[in-house]
Amino acid sequence: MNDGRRARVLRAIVEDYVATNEPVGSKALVERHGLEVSSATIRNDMVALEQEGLIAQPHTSAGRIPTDKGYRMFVDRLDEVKPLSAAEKRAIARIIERPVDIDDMLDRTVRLLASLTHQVAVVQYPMATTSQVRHLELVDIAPHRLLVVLITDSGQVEQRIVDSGMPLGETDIALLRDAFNEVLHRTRLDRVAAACDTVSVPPGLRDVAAAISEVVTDLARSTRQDRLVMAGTANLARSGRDLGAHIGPLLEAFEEQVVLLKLLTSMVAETGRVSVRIGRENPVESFASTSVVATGYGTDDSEAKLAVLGPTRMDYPTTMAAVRAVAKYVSVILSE
Amino acid sequence: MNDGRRARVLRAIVEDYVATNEPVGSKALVERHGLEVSSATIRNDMVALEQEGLIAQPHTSAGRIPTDKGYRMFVDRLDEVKPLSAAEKRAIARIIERPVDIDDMLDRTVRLLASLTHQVAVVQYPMATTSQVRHLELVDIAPHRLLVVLITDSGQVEQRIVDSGMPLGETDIALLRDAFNEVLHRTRLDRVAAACDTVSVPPGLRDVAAAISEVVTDLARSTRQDRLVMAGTANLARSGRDLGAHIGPLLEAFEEQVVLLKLLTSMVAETGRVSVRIGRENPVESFASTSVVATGYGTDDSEAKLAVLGPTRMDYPTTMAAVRAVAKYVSVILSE
DNA sequence: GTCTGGCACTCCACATGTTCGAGTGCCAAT
DNA sequence: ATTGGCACTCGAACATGTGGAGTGCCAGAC
Repeated sequence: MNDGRRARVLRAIVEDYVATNEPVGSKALVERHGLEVSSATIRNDMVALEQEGLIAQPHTSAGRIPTDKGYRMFVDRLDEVKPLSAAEKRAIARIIERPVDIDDMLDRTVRLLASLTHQVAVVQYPMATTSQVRHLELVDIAPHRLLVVLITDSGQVEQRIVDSGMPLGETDIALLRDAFNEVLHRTRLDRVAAACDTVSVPPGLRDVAAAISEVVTDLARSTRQDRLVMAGTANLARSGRDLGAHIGPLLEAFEEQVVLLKLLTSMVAETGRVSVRIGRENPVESFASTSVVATGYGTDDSEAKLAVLGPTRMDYPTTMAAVRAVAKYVSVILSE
Repeated sequence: MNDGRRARVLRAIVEDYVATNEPVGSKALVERHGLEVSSATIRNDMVALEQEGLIAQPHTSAGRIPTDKGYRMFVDRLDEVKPLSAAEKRAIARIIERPVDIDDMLDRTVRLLASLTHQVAVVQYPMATTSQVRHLELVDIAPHRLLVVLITDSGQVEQRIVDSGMPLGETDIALLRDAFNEVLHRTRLDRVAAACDTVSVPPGLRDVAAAISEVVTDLARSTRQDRLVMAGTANLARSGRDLGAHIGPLLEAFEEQVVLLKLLTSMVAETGRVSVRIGRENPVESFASTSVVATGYGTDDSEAKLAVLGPTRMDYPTTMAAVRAVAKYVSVILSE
């Protein structure tokens, strides 16, 4: 009996602490949960749990709070995921359906996730690894400036300005455009670099063509995957004195999207599986009291991640359910 | 002498309060500034200033702090703008030069502004009112979905997905693309709607063409002007218990860009002139203790606004100088 | 061996003084 | 118009006391 009850005690502590944000004592625990033993017994269990490093007390003779390790155990023991309410499911479906645009869709998704969980949500732009070039457009926007626009069949549009180094006429530009489209059309993004080498243009345009090749290669490589959208930062303020002083560094990290991206990509997350990083499990110092709940989403040929960030003291079952559900819906919509 | 000194007293109060974030008393005032009178005299001036509503005391027998009206007077009396240091000027020039892209440029600008002022900075996307359509590209990304991409000669690229309602073949799409480009090429954005009406397509494609027309018109109308980039939200946390409890609503407002946009556009701001809204002068409740320092930037045919947001207790001279300087530099770069 | 009731102990949160100093308002004198 | 002086107010900081929640531990019951 012993071990089973201890697990229950840990779970109860986590749940109560998440709900009340106050250290939870042995007596309250017996009352609020259906534990059919006395508080003294619970106390004994508590010292055991404390020795295992699963819970800790902020000061002598206070209640216990879960440690990172305690949350970890709690999360690992959660096998049956709490299902969302019908109302929530309907909300998800309603909000995400009929997106105008990829941007629009991600924007809505991230807002939805933030409002469902009352936490900060981030969504990575999906990358279509197998997508192909559909069209390359060149526009002269100033005497020496060309705008290069790359359009893929997955609906991505990327642009960049390139310095042409010489004035170009309408015909020159048309010539370049045709030359590049000739070799690039239907080329997979990961083969754009090679294709660019085979482009043939008159000698006078060789320098310009080289500059364009470089930019196009770059555009094809760095398509979006390294961008993300975020919502719900206002929820940070609401989290009481929980992160309290740490809110500053966190906001900084959020602006430095690079950090977030690294964090996200470092998390194993096949689609369908929700993975969790708790507090100091995160390799970043400013996330010491922040948890990340992430999962993959998208179709086979365009995978990316989405995540929810919040205090370690977070409602993991609900958050994980929301993350999983939203990822599922978005994936369905994405495969159109 | 009387009136002149009172103005000096007000200025001193503002400066000290901004520096220390503590109510400033009569005695400290005489010491820290070269006022050649006794503290009692200052006290008399203070009651006068208080009766005019320029300063207030948080509680009886505490120092005084400026009211919104006090800040307003302070700002209005600032005629010679504090020049930036040479180092700051160099930093501005270095960071903003050689942008890769419009997005890139705005991104750098807003970060620069945030780090110069240690406040939150926002920059509105510039709208080229006189810009023209350069190219319209249609891409079929799924059986019933068309991606419409609008490229203007000012380097803007806007895209949107449209439901074609019927499957389209390569030739259909090419036909539509040519038809639209025929009428749209070199059309000014504000005349796109009219031009779309004149497009001629075979009867079978009429419905699709109508749908595309609608989307294109929409794209042309809402080009970017209604988007903005932001940086420096982490500086909010650093502002002590200044906005303190109000940080939540503020963050919310920042995410609701609509509110910010309204606020920005409601501010008079010809390029070169810096305008300031202080605390409750802002028509939005959540900005009750926030000030906005804004100005216009850009060239004749593409104007937009940039601004810095911070607590009413902000260093106005420095902030205004930074805003003005950055706007100037950006305008220069923009005109290439 | 496991659980239980009881008891002494610890420590925080809160309330209640008490003091100290900065700041004010006012007035009579200059 | 300015000044010095004085009584007064109020908040911040510190000390003190009390109540309650929580703990650890032990001896006894099952």
